[in-house]
Amino acid sequence: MESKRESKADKLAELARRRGFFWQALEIYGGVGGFVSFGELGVKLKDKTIRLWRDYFIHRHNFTEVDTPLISPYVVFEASGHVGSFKDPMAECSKCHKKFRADHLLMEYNRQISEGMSIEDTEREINKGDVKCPDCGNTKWSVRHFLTMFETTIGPYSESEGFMRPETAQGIFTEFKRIYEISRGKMPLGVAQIGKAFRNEISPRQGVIRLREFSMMEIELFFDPLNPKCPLLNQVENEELRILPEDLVEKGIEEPLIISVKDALSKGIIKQEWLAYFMVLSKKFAIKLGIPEDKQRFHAKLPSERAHYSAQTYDHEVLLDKFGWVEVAGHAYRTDYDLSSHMKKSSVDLSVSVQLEEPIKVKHLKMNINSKKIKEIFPDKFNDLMKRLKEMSPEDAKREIDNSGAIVVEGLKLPKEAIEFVDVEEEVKVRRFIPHVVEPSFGIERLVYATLEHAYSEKEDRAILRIPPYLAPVQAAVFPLVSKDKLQEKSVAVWEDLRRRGIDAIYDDSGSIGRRYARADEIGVPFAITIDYQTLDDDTVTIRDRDTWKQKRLTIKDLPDHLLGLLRPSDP
RNA sequence: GCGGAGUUGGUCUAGCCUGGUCAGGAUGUCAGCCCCCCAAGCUGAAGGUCGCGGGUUCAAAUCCCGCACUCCGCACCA
Repeated sequence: MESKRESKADKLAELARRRGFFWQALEIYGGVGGFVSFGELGVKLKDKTIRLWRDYFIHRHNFTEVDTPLISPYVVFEASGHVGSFKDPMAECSKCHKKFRADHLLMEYNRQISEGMSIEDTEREINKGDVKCPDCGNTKWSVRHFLTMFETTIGPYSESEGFMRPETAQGIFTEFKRIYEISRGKMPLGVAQIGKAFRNEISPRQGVIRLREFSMMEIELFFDPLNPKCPLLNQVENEELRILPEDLVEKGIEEPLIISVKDALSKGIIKQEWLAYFMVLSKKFAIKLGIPEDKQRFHAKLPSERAHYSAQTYDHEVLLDKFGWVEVAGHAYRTDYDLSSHMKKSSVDLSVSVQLEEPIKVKHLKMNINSKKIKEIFPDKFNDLMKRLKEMSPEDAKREIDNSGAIVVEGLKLPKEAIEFVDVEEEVKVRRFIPHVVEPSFGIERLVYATLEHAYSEKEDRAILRIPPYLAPVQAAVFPLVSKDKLQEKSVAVWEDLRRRGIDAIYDDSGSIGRRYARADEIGVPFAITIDYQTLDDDTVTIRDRDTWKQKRLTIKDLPDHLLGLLRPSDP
């Protein structure tokens, strides 16, 4: 086979372009890197992938789904930490024009760098003469920020700086308060979002694998850090995962550990039950897309390569022909990082409360303020004093009085008789906390690509996309065996009947029957229905299987239900 | 961003070195014939500002320059 010279990825890219799955966008302007357009088949495949994901990740858990803005103001990404960590100082060598991370260079020379160091300071620091260009040895640098978020402005006079979101997650965090309320205080609470995200990649090669504008499916699973158990874990604890934990990654080992969820949790390889649960679901979902288990693995991110918000992250990777192991999903334990950050920035309380099973008694100190006395001593200042006293913590007040026999408020000295301290025991029925978050996050285009690549096969020198029937963009094709003798008329009637039953069916009578089968195979149509001369006699048709090429004969009446049965995904 | 290679109908490609015939072929598409169960055959048709812009020349797909994009390395990838 001489055609083997061309890689599967190349042939698939050509097929995708020619038949209209997807192609590089803006071709009439020479194309712009990192942007693709989807044609009809791509749109359908994407749509069905999303539908399957919704079933796997949202509906079966009764999670909720939102759709939040793609653009948010500066402050959101300042709070989330993206402005800091997406804005890297790039140092450019003045001689060979190679670019490096300025902070990484300085670190190599053991120079002090501070978190929010300005461009000017960084430039001064790196130009002190000893920092050499790793490539040409030059010591003169110019430093600029490279921002991987797309910047924009908001408002008719560009009043406010904004960003295109680099992940959908922040929208869930900024809207958390209301979502939580709408969900009637449910905890754990799963919130999903499906939509576009934007990253201004430096060099977005690898076609659809690395895009500047792409689609994500994310869930933020909020839970009580004191009750971190995943109630669904028993369903998956005996499942095995192929994991590359941190210690193996550090040693550069590529062969994953095959370990049960139960063991991975007890050995601390996976730190959070929900994280483990979603990893299993993620694996099953990918299998459902047609990606075999041994072409999948979970790759731990080392602390240095983890996102700024993450306490533990596993990349769900699949093995692709040309690109090697590619991340299709990220499973991150984000703790309460995001909610806490937004809480601080916005000054809005984003904590939630739970009813305690049993009220607990909590002892604390209470101030009984003798208001009569205070009014007597400072009648003019009474209101101010009362206000200030109520803001004080009883412990601090008592300490001051115990030490000095009096307390100074608003510059006025109140005698100890003004306040009485009592120990009270109170029943507490609620506990407040900031929810922790586990986040599974999927890249749709990468999943679609991985699906196509694993579906791609060749038989007798023709391409066949063995896309699982429930994902196939076109589910059935109806052909008249020959284009005459009323066979066309009959075929059109069958086609219309299938469409009415909600089946994605096409009709084709152009060229020979073999050509039509080939055309259908190439876009992954799982079933082809052929109307022949026998149909005119007994109302039966043949149904031909894409993968086996075997044919079966059944009546037109039974056809729609039979097809619908074949098109339903079997359970997990 | 850097270095190297490339970009020709929908797709794949010849031609470029050594400027000059209507830019050739294959495949696909469409129409007709054929009536056939796995891209069969025959006839015909449509489809190309040779990536974009500029230059050299009487003449540029072909030579030169700039840009965009693609691929391979390097760097980057929260």
